[in-house]
Amino acid sequence: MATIYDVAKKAGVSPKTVSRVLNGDAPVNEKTREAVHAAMAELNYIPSSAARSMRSQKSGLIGMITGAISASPSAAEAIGLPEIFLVQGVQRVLAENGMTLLISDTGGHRDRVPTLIKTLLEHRVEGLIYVAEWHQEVDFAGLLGGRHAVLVNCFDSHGTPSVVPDDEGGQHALVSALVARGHRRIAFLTLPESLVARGLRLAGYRRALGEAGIAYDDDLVVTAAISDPAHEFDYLWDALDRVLNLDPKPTVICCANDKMAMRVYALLRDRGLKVGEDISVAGYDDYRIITEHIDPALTSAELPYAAMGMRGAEKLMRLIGGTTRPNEPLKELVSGPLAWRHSVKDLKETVTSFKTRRRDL
Amino acid sequence: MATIYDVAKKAGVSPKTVSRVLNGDAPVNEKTREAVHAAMAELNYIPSSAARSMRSQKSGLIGMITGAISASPSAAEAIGLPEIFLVQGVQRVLAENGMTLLISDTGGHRDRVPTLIKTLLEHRVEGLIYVAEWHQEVDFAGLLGGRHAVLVNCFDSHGTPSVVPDDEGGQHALVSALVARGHRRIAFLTLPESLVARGLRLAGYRRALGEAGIAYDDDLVVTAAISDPAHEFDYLWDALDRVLNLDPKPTVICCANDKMAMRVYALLRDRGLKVGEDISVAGYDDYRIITEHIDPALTSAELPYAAMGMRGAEKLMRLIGGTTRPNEPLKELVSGPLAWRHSVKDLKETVTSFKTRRRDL
DNA sequence: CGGTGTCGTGACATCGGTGTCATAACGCCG
DNA sequence: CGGCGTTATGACACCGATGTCACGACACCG
Repeated sequence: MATIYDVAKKAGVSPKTVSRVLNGDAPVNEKTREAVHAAMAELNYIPSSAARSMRSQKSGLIGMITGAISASPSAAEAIGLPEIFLVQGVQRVLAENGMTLLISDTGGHRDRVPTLIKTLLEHRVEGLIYVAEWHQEVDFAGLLGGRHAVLVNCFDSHGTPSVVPDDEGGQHALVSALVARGHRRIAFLTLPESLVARGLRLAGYRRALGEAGIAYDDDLVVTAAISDPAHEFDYLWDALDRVLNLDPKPTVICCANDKMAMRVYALLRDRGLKVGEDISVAGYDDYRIITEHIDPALTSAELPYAAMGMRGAEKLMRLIGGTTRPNEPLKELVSGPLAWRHSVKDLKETVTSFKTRRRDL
Repeated sequence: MATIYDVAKKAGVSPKTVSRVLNGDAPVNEKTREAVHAAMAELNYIPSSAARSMRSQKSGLIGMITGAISASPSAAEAIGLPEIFLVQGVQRVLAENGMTLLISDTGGHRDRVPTLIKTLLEHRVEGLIYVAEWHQEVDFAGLLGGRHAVLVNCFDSHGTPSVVPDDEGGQHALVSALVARGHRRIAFLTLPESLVARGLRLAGYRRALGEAGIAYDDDLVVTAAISDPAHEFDYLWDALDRVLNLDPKPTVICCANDKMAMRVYALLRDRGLKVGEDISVAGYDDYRIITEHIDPALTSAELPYAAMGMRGAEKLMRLIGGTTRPNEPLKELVSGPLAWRHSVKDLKETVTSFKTRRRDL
């Protein structure tokens, strides 16, 4: 590799002058500049960021630690996938700020995190982003080596800045929209009790009902997913059966996520019920490969991964730049849009044209 | 940050001795070593890889360029997603080799690649991995700055080492398995003609038929997907209609991918056909979030993303280490397993138990 | 007991940039 | 015409590691 000395010699100037041309931090004579540029082009010169960062103490690197990329080796399909949009969001913001992303992956082993952080610190990352596989509380304070850090899709109790999805708001928006279409008996098949998202979504559900003056009915809310990915939906049939046997029946089934909704479609079909006509279904996550291609297309609340990534990266940039806004919240809630599709019937619409529906798909 | 000099001073030795303790490249007295370790721990010392790589000319970094992470900004759902497993595979191998992954993303803009490569070269990556969004031919020779590089999910005509999916083999295995279950009229709804994978899969389809002594019937093969993601499946209804009206009818529909199969499920249901009983369906990709949760579960050929990532990274490690195997192929084909599920009926089985099917789901 | 080899250690240069300071040429002001 | 500010450039040290070489202390050999 050519060095700045090679360029200097070829252009007949001092290395420092080449440096000035590179960084534009001091005036350089037009002719000199051209000579330097020519020399750089000819030698195919690319400055070494290692050398530069040694002197300037700035690496231009941001480290990201995640288990979101490598789903756990055993449960390959369990987690993962849409979280990639999160990486994308982070990447986009960093690129705009001239930063490069260093990625480390836990491979599903949380206990590797200290080692990974150490590697990132060796590269003198200017900031760290930890991304969790799902909305949860974590505890890494102390490991961070004093670096600026942001938690994404998770939070801690040590005051580390974080960015989390607005689960409460998302479920609230979804249920409110259902109510607006005339639904009043809204079943809710929830996530396992251990998950943070479950509590928040349930709160959103209750708030939406409350605002509409609908009494909360405990029978309509059933835990339908199990934490163990191998048995995730083992109780789904039973959970659905319970809410369908209620009197009065629910007119819509809110599912904890789109995968569950996909299963519910099949179970409802087995019972002779047509989704979107005899009964409505809504999901969560807006995992488009499901929601847009299933029939009928699934109404869902988007879990805003890309936006969380961007918000997290922006927050980190502000931390590093010392431009944190005066009243910037420590924990940022990120909302996602509602994707309204044909799986939910509008009970206030007088006529439903079957033909229209099918063609829209 | 503490430096090696700080540690040396605190331990009462020379920096070089600290270096020796760190790298274990020369004998150090037991007591000295302990003193150094104590000093490092106390100062929370983490060596600077920038300084180290300057001296040793080794960065310990591998650069990856991809559009697979950021699906194109417009067609958010079009590409992407499972390709993340590819990143996972790469990561895993690199971690085993003590390398760190630098990720750059095109954000869907192919013309950013030169800039991204330049950034990676500034960080003196020891090797480059280019990952394409789908199996295709590319042309980056010349941009690579003489660095070791491997193309994944793509190839070029300049002799750059590459790793690609065995599309021909995958489709061949799938169709052979169908034939083994007694299917002889096998419809094939294919990808757009422009795609490399289409030709390969078609070849695999034909080879499987040939081996079984089944004549190739042009009418059974219909292009059913369009390149424009906004209109991807606009012709699907028509394509399916054509093959279903053939005489004799096909007993199984091979779809170009799982998304298409999902659509086909709905279209078949509209026609009153029960998938897995009246007619069989197979997909491609084995995108598990679809294949395992749809009803009936979808038979599919896996597009082995994780394996491709690992193979690509391993190839790169061998290139860098100069341990390329004597007869190592320039272009490696990666095969994936067949995921056999209930969407395909076994025509050689006398009785099909409906109850069993449903419970298995 | 002198020669040779291994162990244990440090001085010093070096990797490729950039910060600091010095210097020279030039134009402008009073 | 002397003093001063600006422009343009270079000499030199330094960032934090490691490679090279040298040196002293022993142990072992003949």
